[in-house]
This record gives sequence, structure tokens and C-alpha cells, in this order.
Amino acid sequence: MTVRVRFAPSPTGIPHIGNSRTALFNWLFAKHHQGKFIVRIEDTDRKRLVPGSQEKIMEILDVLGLKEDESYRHGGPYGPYIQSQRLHLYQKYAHQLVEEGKAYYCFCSPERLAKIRKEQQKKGLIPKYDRHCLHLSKDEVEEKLKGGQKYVIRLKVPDDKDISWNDLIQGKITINTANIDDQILLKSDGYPTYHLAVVIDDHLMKINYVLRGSEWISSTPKHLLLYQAFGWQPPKFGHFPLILGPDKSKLSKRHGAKSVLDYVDEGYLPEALVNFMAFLGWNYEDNSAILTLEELVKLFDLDRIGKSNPIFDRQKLDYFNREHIRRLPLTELAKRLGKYLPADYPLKGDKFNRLVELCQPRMTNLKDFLSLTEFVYPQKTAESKDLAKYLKTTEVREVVKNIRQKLTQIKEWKVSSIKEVIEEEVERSSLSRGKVFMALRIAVLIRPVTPPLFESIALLGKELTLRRLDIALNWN
RNA sequence: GGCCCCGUCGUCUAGUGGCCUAGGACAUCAGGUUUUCAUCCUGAAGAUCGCGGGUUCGAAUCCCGCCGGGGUCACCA
Repeated sequence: MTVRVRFAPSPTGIPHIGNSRTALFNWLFAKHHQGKFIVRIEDTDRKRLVPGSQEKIMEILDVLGLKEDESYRHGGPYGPYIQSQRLHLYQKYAHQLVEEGKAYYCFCSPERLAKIRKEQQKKGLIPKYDRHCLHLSKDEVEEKLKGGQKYVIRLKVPDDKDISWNDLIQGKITINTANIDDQILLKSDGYPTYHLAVVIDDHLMKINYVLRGSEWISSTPKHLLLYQAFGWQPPKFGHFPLILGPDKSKLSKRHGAKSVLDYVDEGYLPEALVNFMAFLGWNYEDNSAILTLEELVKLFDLDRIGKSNPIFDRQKLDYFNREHIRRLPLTELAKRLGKYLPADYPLKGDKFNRLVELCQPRMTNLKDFLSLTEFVYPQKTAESKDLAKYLKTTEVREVVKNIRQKLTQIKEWKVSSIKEVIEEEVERSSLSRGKVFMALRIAVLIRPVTPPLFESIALLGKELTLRRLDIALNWN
């Protein structure tokens, strides 16, 4: 039987990195088993809908390289893949359960529900619906329905029954129905709740593995109850540990949890994010291993997912970013850098490519390129404190002055001739290479941390180099 | 609070009764190479395996209790 998994986000905002990891794990699991990865939009909460988030969700999948096999935009045999377009199904099944006596109409107002909940909490009881409407007679129900009263449909949950399942990740879990309220399946606006919709859709879409975050564990018995009520074969369930923030609480929007898109904007490579997310909860031998999506597909396995909640660690992300940057082919890196560069970036073509090559081993973040190569902007100048630090002695200035003089005479401005001139002058002086090089670095490349000196000076060009040297020499 | 789950270096983790004087990785620190930085190499520090009881010749690994953390208890997903 082919594996069919789904990623079922609700378009109530841009998913954070934890949600995206769920997508990743589902995708990896599907691909590892040559299965299908389905994306279903769960937009049943009309109040929390955020326009545009649906597109962002898909954009994240695209950025990460998680291609779906079925979705609203891709099509597929079990559509539509947006829940708001499947309303008739949920309504049909909900009413079917009512007819079979497995669910019932409830006419209680939200106010009444809030009131009884408050009272129960005051008494220290578990907040649960008091089943007021379960005891309504058939005639009473008919009458209210005819009168056009708003209603919801609730599942009749057994009073005291152990529901258990073998979780693919957590092991055997048992929860007693005494802890479960009579769930609302169909809301008064005609939309289904998550619980009803997810079960119907997973069944209709032939999903056989449900892999999601462990915040869903306590909802699983409700779903199992529903499968039972419908007489359907439930899928296998697996619940991933949750990613925690640095303060050890669940990653959330409120907590400032960022999305994949945010991290990309900040200079992280999608490859690095994938690698990093994969090792959040999952592991394989050496979990500093630099792996591509293809390699992860081969290696991914539910057995190697832990149960405890990992904490998001930015330093580890940086490590993966650095390693993936170094592994990127030069032309590709140059291309990726494009989106971070301002339109007026001075270097283009071969010179730009050469600069990228020089910076590649020095970047942890794509944005590092900007600070590393600040010297290419003609109008930028060195900071006084740096000039003061590296060009303060007259000996140093003397050597720099001599170098300036000799550089003027160079006919063909290239690395070898620049190198020759500088090394000759260092030789002649009594100063160390380091001292002179740093002075030149500050004077010409304007910052203490730059790509290699000769190469950078060559790329900068004669004119600007001499101009900068003059500025430095005249500084006091 | 009820229910469910978890608890090994700062962090990610290996580990399923003896190979553990608890291994690796990221981060940190020190030394070496290097024109800066980064890389690279070498090394150091860092975990009485949450705590307390058992079981056993022997426990990070099994059992019990406690403590700590997280999740969840909506006409949200």
C-alpha cells in the first residue's frame, strides 16, 4: 500500500519553523517510502483567517523544495483540497451521525456554555458540557429546528472508556474518555470543527499516516472515536516532539517564532534550514552531518525521532548555514547573493564573481557578504578609531607612503604586481608584515576584517586605492 | 487543577543490564598554521545520566515514589 501523508496547515498566519518542520518530516517520510505528500488547507475557522497566508504557506514549501503530489494548486484525485470547498461533505456526515444516534443537536448558547464552564472551574471540576441538549426529546428538537434556532452538532462521547493507540513515535498511549468533552463537530455557522473535518478528509483522501506535532496527542482519542462512529479504518498516528523556544516553552507566534521566509530574508540558505530542522528531534549518527534533501530522504526514519522536546538553537543553524554556503557552487552562490544586494552594488560580472569566491569561506550568513565587501563602495571611508589604531606611528605611515608611491607606477593593475610592490616595501622596512598589511587593510579596504588584501586591492582598482591611501595618509 | 508525555555536558544527541573511567556534534576556551577574518590542525574545559528508594553479582538503561519541564482541556487549529 502506498504511503499517503498530508500537511494540513490552517491559513491563520505564516507558519513558523516548527510547523515547517512538520511539513518536512511528512515529506521526508512520504518520499522515503515512495509515497505521496498531500497538502490540504484547513480554513474552517473563518474568524482567524488571514488573507494571503495560504500563498505564503505554499511559498515556504517551494523555498524548501518540498514538492507536493496533491494540493489545490497541483490538483489530484481526491479534491477539492481546501476544506471550505468541502462543506457539504462535513454536513452530510455530521447529520448521518445524528441519525445513527452517535451525535446530537445542541442549542445551547455560547453564553450558557461559558457560564457552566465558569461554575465548574470554580468547583474545581473538569470543564465539560453538561449534556443538557442530549436529553431533549425528539419533538423538542424538531420544534427548535423548525423555529430556526441555531444549533451545533456534538459527538456523544462514552462516559468511561479507555482509548489507546500505538503511537509511531511516542509508543502506546491510553486516554480515558472521562477526560473528553462531547466534542462539537459542526459549528453553528455550518462549518465543521477541526476534529470532524480532519477525520473525514483523511479518510476520503486515503491518508494512512498522520504525522503531526504532539500538541495533538490529547485530540487523537476524539479522532479515533470518530473513526469508530463512522466504521472507518483509522490511519497510523505519530506525534513529533515540539520545538521549544530558548525559554523552553512551545514555539509560537507570540513568542516571536519566525518563519522559514523570515530566516531566508535574514540570510539563511533553505538547504541549511532543511538540514537544521531535520536534526531538531530526529538524529542520524553524527548530527552535525551536512545533508541535502535527497540524502535526508534516504536516511529519514521515524525510529530515530526522539520523544523529548528540542530547543531551537541559533548557533547550530549558523553552523549549518556556514557549511552549506561553502558547499554551494560559485555561480549558484553568486546567484543567491543577488537578492541581498542593493541595486547600486558597484561590482558586476567577473569581478563580482571573484569577490564571491574570496568571501565564500568567510561567510556564516549570506548577509556577511555585505559587510565583508563594504570597501567596494567608492564613497565609504574608514573609521577614525581604526585609522588611529593601525596608522598612528610615523614608521607605518612612511612605509604606506612608499607603497602608495610605487603603486602609482604600476602599469598593469593586477594581483601579482600589487603583491610585488607591497612585499618589497615590507622587506625594505623594519616593520612586520602584519603591521603593514593591517595598515593597508584599514586604509584601502576600510575595515579590519576583509577578504585577502592583494586580491581585494586588485578588484578595487587603482584609482580608488590611491584615493583611499591619500585619505588615510592625510588623516590625523 | 485533571489527563497525556518527557527529563544524559550550555545546546542537539548516542546509549534499550556488563564494551560507560558515559561517546559524538554545535557552541566555548587555549595552542599551532595564516596578511586580517574564516578555514584547517591539536588540545582543554564541560553530564555525580533530575532526585530518592528498590530489583540485580552488576543500572543512564528495569520497578516505585518524588521533583522539574512541556502539551492539552474552545462553536481555534
